[in-house]
Amino acid sequence: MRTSAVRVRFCPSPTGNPHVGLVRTALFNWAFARHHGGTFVFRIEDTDSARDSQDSYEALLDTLRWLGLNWDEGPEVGGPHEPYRQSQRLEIYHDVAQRLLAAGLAYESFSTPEEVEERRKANGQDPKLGYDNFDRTLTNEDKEQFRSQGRNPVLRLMMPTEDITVDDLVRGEIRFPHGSIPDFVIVRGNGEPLYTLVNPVDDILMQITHVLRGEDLLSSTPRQVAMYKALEAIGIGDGVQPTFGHLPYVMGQGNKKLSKRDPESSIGFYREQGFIPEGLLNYLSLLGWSLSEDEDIFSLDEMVKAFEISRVNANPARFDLKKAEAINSTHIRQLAPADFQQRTVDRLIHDGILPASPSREQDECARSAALLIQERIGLLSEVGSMVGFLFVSDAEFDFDAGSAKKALGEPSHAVLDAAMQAIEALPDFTTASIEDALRSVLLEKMELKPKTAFAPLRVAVTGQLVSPPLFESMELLGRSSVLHRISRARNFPDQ
RNA sequence: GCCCCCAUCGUCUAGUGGUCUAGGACGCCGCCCUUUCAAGGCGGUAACACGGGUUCGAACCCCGUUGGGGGUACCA
Repeated sequence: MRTSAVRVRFCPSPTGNPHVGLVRTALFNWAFARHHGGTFVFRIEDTDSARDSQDSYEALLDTLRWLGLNWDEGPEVGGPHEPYRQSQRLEIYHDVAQRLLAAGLAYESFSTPEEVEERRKANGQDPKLGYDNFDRTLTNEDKEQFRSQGRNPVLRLMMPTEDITVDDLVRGEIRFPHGSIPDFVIVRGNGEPLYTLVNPVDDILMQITHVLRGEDLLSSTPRQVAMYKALEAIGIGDGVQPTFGHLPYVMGQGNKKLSKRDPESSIGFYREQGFIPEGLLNYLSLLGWSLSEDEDIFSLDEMVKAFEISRVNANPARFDLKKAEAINSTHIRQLAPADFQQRTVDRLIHDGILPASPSREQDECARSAALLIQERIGLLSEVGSMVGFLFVSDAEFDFDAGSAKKALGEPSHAVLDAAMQAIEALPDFTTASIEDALRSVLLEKMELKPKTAFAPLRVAVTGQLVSPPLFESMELLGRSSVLHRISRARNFPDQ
């Protein structure tokens, strides 16, 4: 019995965009490894040349790095079981397959899917029953016959005759009756190994102790266990099998599984939306797990400390964008101001609002503005619309149509005129002096309600009804721009 | 068809036989605050799928029903 520490793996196949279910799985594996002081192995299961892509591979690494889910062994990091891309381990699988064949645990199968279906129908059975183990009893003559027809056999593993039970960390004992699962393909006709072979082989070779994966793989578990036994029989591994834990599905809206094709299933979508890793990870951790009775907001460190696989839920979870955003906004607020300032600048550059190398003035202005909006946004994508007015010339500046319609026009003229006069007369142009002057003129002298007084000014200066605090915004913008924009607002809609 | 998984507020969940007339969060609704249709504060709405057992006692244990999901690939 091996007594070594926990070794878990995250082993996606590089097809398409990394999606939220995948990342949740990565997170739980990572947290489990960290909690137990174990090893987090990252392995790429790229044995389907028709579907795998380099882009997807790179997106996978990029996503994990962005989230901070660092791996101890894997691509670009290395480790004692290199290589970690299965496409580079083909000789290993070929060798194992040959040994299984030689040991009589696997056999060559020439049946086409069509032939299997025919036989099922001919026997009055439902073709959905799948493969019928027909080729188990093929004689050498039969095989020669097929070969002479130019057929290339697949390799199938023989399923054992007894029931297979799995003690699942999340679901308890699960029993699969014998005979309910046909012999399955482990090597394609063209010689390429399949997941059914390479996944268990690598788990054994890499001495994985715990397999934490999505519920979608639950039904392939008995095949996996059968493979472990076969591998043990031919002397691969030390006879210790990994323990399974099947994590619940992450569903989309309604009752459907979050499909890879839905844009909102892609992690890239959330990143682009302006989720920060802290917030997204916190939300994802809540899909099937919880820290305590009444805490929803916590750090990765806190999660690692508390993460117990036995406390993972078995029931599927729906991804709720609203809650995800709410949690993200809390994390944004918890960021140290300097940290948030940097992320604001980065985001403005990313959005093309600031140039790749902002001037000193732009940088300082953005950092000042950041302090005004940290508590007002839930997503980084809102940064641009909140402070964009500061980085556009007066000529290019424009009013948001809806906001202008509501706040500008005839009734606002008196306010705008009075404000302009007051601002022009100011000896110095600071938040405090602006506020004093405007309040005294608009609220006290003209006896306007704050809303009536400040809404037009807000739209005039920032272009929108929702903005950073007004007086601070004015100071940041500078007097001449403020006056220019108010006068344009005064002439709205004829600018 | 067969096999497997799942079942607490709209959603994510707490709850592992009595402290549950079921707790928290998001959402939603209302009120307050206010320079903003933002943020913040306060309050409210809302759930143990159903039926049988077991037990002095069941959201918690067992069985069944219903409902949902997955598998039954030369995908992973």
